[in-house]
Amino acid sequence: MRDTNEGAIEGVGLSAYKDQMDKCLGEVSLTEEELQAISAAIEIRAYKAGTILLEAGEIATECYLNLKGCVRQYYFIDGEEKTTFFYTEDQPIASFASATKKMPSTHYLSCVEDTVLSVMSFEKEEKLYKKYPRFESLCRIGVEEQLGDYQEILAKYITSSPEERYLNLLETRPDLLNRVPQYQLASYLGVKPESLSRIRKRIMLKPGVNVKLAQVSMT
Amino acid sequence: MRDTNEGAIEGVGLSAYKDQMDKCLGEVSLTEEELQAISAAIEIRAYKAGTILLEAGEIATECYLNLKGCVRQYYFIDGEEKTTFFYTEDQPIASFASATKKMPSTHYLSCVEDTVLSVMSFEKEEKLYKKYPRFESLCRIGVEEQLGDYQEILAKYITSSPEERYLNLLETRPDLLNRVPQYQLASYLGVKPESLSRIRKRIMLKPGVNVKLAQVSMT
DNA sequence: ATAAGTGATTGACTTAAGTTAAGAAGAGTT
DNA sequence: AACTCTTCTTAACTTAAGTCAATCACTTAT
Repeated sequence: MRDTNEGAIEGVGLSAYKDQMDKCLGEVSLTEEELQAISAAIEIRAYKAGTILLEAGEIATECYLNLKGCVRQYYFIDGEEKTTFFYTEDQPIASFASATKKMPSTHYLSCVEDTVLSVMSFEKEEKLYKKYPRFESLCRIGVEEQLGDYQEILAKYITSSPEERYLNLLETRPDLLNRVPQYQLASYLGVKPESLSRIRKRIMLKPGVNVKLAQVSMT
Repeated sequence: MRDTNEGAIEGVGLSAYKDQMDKCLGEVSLTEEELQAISAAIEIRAYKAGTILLEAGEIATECYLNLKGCVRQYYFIDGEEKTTFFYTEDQPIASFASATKKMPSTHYLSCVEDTVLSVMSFEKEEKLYKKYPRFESLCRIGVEEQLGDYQEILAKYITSSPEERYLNLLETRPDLLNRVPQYQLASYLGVKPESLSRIRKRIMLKPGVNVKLAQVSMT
């Protein structure tokens, strides 16, 4: 379950990286040479649905940018998989707790769908930082933005009920509902599958509450 | 409610920063000049309990390192304060979602106790980055570690029940129980104060479950 | 010393989530 | 088409959290 379907995809990764970089403020722009060097360090890989990218116990050595598909982060607790994140198109994937401290990862990463990722090893990334400080600036900004996102996601999670979390998902990531099995979504929302089923029913029955959106989820 | 009790504390901030830096791997070490420049950009401020550091609606312009005391992050939702984080000694405090996007903050930061912070403006920080790339390396590593921490915290929160979260708090941050009012802790654990009260009772009554720790919380 | 205010606990009751078990719906196979 | 496997739903029941209201404990103010 760890094969790499190298496809006829090339250059895609770099342009996605450039888009990503452009988002990190116009301040930092890279030269041809820098882009070349980064491009050389990036590998584009295609994975089949079900492929495991990282296992609990391993040390994370690579970071990814999701070009196409869906990657699920989960823990294995008391004999159960507990899903804690879904990474879809344009989202960076990096298990920093493991990578920065060289500690074994506590979670798994696996592909929910056939997935295409842009891959860079942390090792190569470090080398690039030394050679091209502007690349490090860019990544520093990117990581700061990610940290901001995570702070907000955590706060949103703490301050809302399972039902509110589901409604929030409907608004912010409606695509997930048609890409991911519902029992994994339930776990992600912090409830059992049976409860999510009831939440969905409850919402459908409610008077005005966004029937349109609720329909989407029933497709 | 926004006064600054400048104290006779000086130099404390820098040494704390140095400790913080030392933790960011021995790889990057700074010269005298760099330390001087950083020191010049840092301000040590003492705040009285209750002081608000950042209000919802404001754009965050400063980041902090907690030298002494406790800062609470909270949202104001449906007429209620919802606590989402407590920052204590040696923890960095930065509202990146607001700072990096120059967007109004959605949360408040306020001092639960009399608090001493090392303060740097994001503006000065950016200038230092340009002059001293090694300082940026150091901060990049620091932010990556923080991101790793947040990823783990979020996952832990998603995968545990209120009772488990409370037990986890007992193990990882027992100090908070004696520093912070219980209704704020309840909010932080995602439950109402009455529920936390019942959780505590339940734990006390349970056979073997860490009676010693439970006692601490009863002090 | 008393009164007022805040925070924590308790009780009675409601609502929502967990549990267990049984079916229904769908996709894929042979 | 019949079968299998997985996912989702439903039902009945248990447990925990929300709600509302009263009380208790403690601190602070007058």
